[in-house]
Amino acid sequence: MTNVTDGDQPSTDYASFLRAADLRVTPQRLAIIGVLAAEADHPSADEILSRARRIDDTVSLATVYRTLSSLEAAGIIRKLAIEDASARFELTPRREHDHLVDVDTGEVIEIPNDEIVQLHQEIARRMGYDIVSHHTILRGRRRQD
Amino acid sequence: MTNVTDGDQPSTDYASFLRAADLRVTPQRLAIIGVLAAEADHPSADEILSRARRIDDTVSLATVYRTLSSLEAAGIIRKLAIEDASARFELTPRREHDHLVDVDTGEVIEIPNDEIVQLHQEIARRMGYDIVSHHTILRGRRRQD
DNA sequence: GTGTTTGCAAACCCTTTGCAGCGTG
DNA sequence: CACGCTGCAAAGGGTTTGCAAACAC
Repeated sequence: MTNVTDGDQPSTDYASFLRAADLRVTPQRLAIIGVLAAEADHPSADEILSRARRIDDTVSLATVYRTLSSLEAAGIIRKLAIEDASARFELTPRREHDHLVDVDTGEVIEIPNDEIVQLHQEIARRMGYDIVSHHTILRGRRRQD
Repeated sequence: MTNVTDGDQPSTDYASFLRAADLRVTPQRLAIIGVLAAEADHPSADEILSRARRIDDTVSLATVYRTLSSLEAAGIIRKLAIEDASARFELTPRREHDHLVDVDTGEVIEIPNDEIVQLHQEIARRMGYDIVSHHTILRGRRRQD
């Protein structure tokens, strides 16, 4: 992973994310989306606040939570429930994936999950259910060898 | 398992769970384990408190949390992180399983997960990790058909 | 006895909300 | 200009902890 232009994000048109969610474009919200778009990691609300403040030092924690909540409702971001830790957030991924938490560092790593998804669908079908959403979290420790 | 009534049936030797965890045997703890052993559902700390109080009305919420925490550390129970809801607890299952949450009823249903486990292990190995724990939660809706 | 465990209430942490002013559309 | 959005501070909900008394062993 090198780079900036990961998928295709030409010119940081974060305002369009907000318009898509029927939200007014404010500097605070742009800063928050900017943070989520900048790195593919999975920051907590608190981490988002401190990064966003480097872009716009008027951002408050309340606005972070309110913005995250609106963006989630609009399907623009995803909220991850991590065991024994506060919620983490990521832009809704184009490619589905699950997460592996490194128990030693707390780092959240993405897992490509095509196989997992298929299996889940099959299992749900066997049980007479249609999947609404699904999420796998692995907690692991880096292998030494 | 040998014994009476439903399925499995600890003849109330809950004390051994406590000794196994190096914990003193107290009526409050017995009540709490009794609750977890009685039903195969997945109660919250609050639900555990009110059920435990029917057995021993001196149990407090603090003791519920302290006991759950000790039992979890000893591997005797498992704590489930459910999205946007408080933690749920279950006796560590002999047979591994994951969970499906019925989005309409809130019911938590167990999923036999042999295939899922295998897949997780393989995926973790590919990523250079050893799995410490893993959990899948499916959220679904009963199929009409 | 002695070190654990308990209930109570206060403390904690993360998250949400009421309010009065500010800024977007 | 109206109304949505903001920061602040206070409130919330689940979980944890300090303390002195009660208890298991």
